[in-house]
Amino acid sequence: MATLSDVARRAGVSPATASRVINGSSKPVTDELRERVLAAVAELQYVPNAHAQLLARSHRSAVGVIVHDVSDPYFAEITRGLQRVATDQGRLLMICNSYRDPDRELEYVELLRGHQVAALILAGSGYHDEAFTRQLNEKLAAYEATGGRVAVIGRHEHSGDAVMPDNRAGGHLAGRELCELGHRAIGVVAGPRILTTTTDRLAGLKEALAEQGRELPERRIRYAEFDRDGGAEATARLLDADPGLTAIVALNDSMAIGALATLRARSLAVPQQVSVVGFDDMPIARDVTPALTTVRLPLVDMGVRAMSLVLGAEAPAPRVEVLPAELIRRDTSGPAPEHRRETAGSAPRARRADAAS
Amino acid sequence: MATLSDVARRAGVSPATASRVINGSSKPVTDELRERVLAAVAELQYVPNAHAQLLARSHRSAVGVIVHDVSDPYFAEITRGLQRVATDQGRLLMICNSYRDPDRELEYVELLRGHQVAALILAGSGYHDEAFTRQLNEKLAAYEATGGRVAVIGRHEHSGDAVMPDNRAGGHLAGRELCELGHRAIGVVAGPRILTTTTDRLAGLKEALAEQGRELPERRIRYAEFDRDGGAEATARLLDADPGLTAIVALNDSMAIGALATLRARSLAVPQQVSVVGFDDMPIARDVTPALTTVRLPLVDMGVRAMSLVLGAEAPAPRVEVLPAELIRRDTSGPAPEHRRETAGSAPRARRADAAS
DNA sequence: TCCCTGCGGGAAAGGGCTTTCTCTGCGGTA
DNA sequence: TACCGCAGAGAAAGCCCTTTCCCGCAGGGA
Repeated sequence: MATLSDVARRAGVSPATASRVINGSSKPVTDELRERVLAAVAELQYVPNAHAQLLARSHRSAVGVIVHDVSDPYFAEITRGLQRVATDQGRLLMICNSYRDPDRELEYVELLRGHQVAALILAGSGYHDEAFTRQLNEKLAAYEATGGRVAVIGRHEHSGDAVMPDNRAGGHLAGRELCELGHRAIGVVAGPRILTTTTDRLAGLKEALAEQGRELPERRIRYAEFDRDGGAEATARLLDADPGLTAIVALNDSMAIGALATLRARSLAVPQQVSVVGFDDMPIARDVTPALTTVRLPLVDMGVRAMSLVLGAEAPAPRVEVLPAELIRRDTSGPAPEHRRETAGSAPRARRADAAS
Repeated sequence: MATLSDVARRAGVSPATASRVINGSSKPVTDELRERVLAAVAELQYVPNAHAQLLARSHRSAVGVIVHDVSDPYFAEITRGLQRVATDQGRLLMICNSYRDPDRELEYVELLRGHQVAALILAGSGYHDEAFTRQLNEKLAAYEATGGRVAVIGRHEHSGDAVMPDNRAGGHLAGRELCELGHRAIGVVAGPRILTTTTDRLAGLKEALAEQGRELPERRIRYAEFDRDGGAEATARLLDADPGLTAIVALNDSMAIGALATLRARSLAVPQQVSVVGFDDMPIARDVTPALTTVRLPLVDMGVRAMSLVLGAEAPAPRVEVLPAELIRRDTSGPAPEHRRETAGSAPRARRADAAS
């Protein structure tokens, strides 16, 4: 690989001058030398060694991001928001997938710290795991002590800046909607128990039911992986145990899609026999058939805000931005079967018009 | 940030010894010193500066990857394959999204070169753009001249190692299937004209029709963005121009999903009135309703092979691995309406059993 | 007793770049 | 004419590590 001094030698100047030309330094260089340097760069196909540059400038610019999985639409949307702000500010993003493995998360904090990132953003559910949380906080604190900025998205455990989707309120919305539609036998397809997102959404749901004087027994909840197959499997278990269910809440849209697959395989009509409500409103939700009723979270905005927090001015006190959830009614939810008669006279709810572009 | 010499000082050893302990060097260090160093590391929360390390070891290990968009399922799957091999070999991946912008692609080649990656993988369609292709090849050649390894996935333009999905054969499969089902009025929802993937798939399709003595007139093709909204929009234009279409081939699954949305919005029954065939077989294809008939590409395997090529032994001649496409029959394709009568007696094709987990 | 060997440790030389500091030579002022 | 100031270029000091080379010392063989 050609180095800066190769370029300098070829241009007949000192490395200092070459560096100044290449980086557009404020220090003036005569046009003649400038051209000689640029010519040498082109001839040698010179590209500066990024590591050497990063080492020499003490200036840290990149931002580290740890998510569960960028290819999961939930994180893809968040990442889109992060990118937008980062690109505007000329920051490079280093994105790491933890695949929901706490140890890997810890490793990535170190890795990114080692790469001298200016800030660190952790997105995705926290864990009910004291030991892990303590370890993570120690690492983050150490990082912050050296001037690093940290923000989390959707995690309680960190004491600094945070962007929090209102999972609990979202769960509440889903619960209330189904209650109002007359559902009494509601099953829940939940993500892993150890995730705070699962328990938060579940708590809101329980709260909504409690307000109607009902409760959500543990046998009506099935925990599985937060993905399509987990949803399909949990739904099957739920139906096996309790064939009389008239509604299913899936704690994210991927699971909801799995739930729909299982219902279809069992020839249960949605929403006539069983209603389904998802969570997150990922883009595909409007394209499944029937289109998925779900709780929308402002995912892109969450990313935008987190990045803004971390790149903006430092605040004296930690800032927590809570972003509201919103119920999106589509076609997988309807009145409970025993209520169908009463409501049959009224026109079916119009389908949302977003199916065609 | 604590540095290695801070650690050394605190442990009362030289930086050399500290380095040896931290990196598990083969050179022996007495247990006493080793412990002192490890204690100092823990106390100072020391993390080595990755840039300094990378600079000091001349050894290059990371691999650079340029894709159009990791969150697009097509690339997500490929990336999964890349990751698998890379992780096995302890390589770090640097993944960059070009968002189908040729200039950005060029920039990323430089960026990754600057980051001293050991190899470079470009995935995703090439462009019909001489100037760009030449520039890209120059940059890649310069990189290879300094010992870098390069492989491309699904691109013709590069002369080195390549993994090529058989797009043409895939297009042929889709065309033949529809012909055999009796379709004559076939419309195509195509991606951008400038992408070689679009023209390859289209060429196969035309070839299949030609074998039946038919042709695919340009008015039956609509070019749009390679995503859901592009598919919805192109389908609408296609139907407006030619309401008698009985089949639509979408050149990727995202577009197919958009096509289904438009058909649904226009109350055209799939597959009774219009058949739809997609391309790629992304995971969601089996979960839309009706489940999508599509041409499967071995995406994960493509990633695995590309990474293996690039990390394996260097070959004297460029290797090109062509991976076959396969038709996956699901529920969006059926006999053309005018043929329905003839085939009505036969049992409907069984649905694939993959809907439930 | 002397020399050689080998082990454990440190000194120091990079690795490629940025940036401060220093130097030269010129034009302008007193 | 002597001096000052400044523009433009280079020398050199880092940035933080890794790794080679070298040194001192203890043990073993002659």
